Amino acid sequence: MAQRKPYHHGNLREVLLESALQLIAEEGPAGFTLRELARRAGVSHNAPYRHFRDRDELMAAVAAQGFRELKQAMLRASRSGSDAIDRLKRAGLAYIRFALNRPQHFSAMFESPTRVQTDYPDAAAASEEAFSTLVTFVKNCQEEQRFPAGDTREFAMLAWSMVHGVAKLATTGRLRHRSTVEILKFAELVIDNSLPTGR
Amino acid sequence: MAQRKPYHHGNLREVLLESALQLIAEEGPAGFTLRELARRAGVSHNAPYRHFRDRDELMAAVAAQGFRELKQAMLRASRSGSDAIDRLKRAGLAYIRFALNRPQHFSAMFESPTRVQTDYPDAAAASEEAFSTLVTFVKNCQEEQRFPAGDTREFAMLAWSMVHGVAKLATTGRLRHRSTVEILKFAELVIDNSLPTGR
DNA sequence: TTACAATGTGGCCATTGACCACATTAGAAA
DNA sequence: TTTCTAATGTGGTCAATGGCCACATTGTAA
Repeated sequence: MAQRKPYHHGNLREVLLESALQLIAEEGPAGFTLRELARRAGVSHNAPYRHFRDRDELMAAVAAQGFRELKQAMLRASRSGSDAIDRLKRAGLAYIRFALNRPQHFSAMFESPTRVQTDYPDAAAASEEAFSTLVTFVKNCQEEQRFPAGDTREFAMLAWSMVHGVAKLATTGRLRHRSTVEILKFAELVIDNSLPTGR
Repeated sequence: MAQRKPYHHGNLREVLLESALQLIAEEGPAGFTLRELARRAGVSHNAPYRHFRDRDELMAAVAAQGFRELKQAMLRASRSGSDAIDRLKRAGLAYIRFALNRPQHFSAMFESPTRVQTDYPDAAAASEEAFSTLVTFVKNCQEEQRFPAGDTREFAMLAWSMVHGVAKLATTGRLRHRSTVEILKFAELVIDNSLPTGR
């Protein structure tokens, strides 16, 4: 179950995951093939099947890793926040920054069919954990009386929708080819505009 | 250039586009193949190449058609609005309703690689037109003094990000398997929360 | 030392996208 | 009406892919 040290290659599993990211980066999520992965790792076209049941499972593993990194990025960014609202905002910006810096991961996480999420418990758990992190930030805002009371998850989904929309449009090149800095500035506008400060 | 009436089959081009939607609906955007399309249309595996240069071009055609329908849906929905803000809001809800009712189109429009958008002028134009429609709604809000003055396109992108985020999360099954009605209610919450009524 | 299970290999097959040369037929030109 | 050309559809073919098989290799534990 857990990845023990590989025997012949060294650490095929990790190398495959890394190569997958590179390939996705180079040719998009559709342009990553198991055989090309094997080629880059210098193993036969069948070796990957010892570590992943099929292509989808490898994709799910990439997505799971992405969700874990996303969670860490949000936690890290929030630490420098002055209050709950500021921490939530910084986490949101970190979400978008993650999407911009790791578009490969981001597309693997969200462009794969729905059932990949449900069929692979690891990916589903990582996804849920990332969302829970967001829920916690929102709850803190409510506890500090900066947010109206009410369904915490509902507010969290609202916040999620915001940043996800910006991230998706940005990573698919729909926000007028801008620089990362400009996009993050725009993201700040979006976040500030939708925080219920005046409610 | 323009699709004239097909000779042998009858109207292969249209049938292919329809079948593509069905296939995308059944097995996701990745599970649609030119050969399966041909099979369903009862023609040889090569016939589609007379109407589309390759798989991507067919995909782009599906996307273009989707953008046109999206535009129409927004215009239709906005008609019953009482003022500019209300019309914008109804257009936004129509956007999300479109994504929920036509997930096949929606994924074809936004899950394909960026270059598909730029390489196929028809799809790019349809996309731009849909966005322009949104810009017009925002501009009307500004003219009615319901929105602060400023960069109209910036506000339009903000509105777009909002509804796109909800639509994307909803169609990828991340908003807790809800009914369409519940999702639209949530969408209303999101939209109301971010309209700059209090600014 | 031996046995076993984890890991990697080559062979194989159906499917796919894409190209080719060739057949058919609609519709303009005669 | 007949002819001819270009649009449309067909079968053949190729390389690449995902996935399965039996078999080979090797770390590790008995």
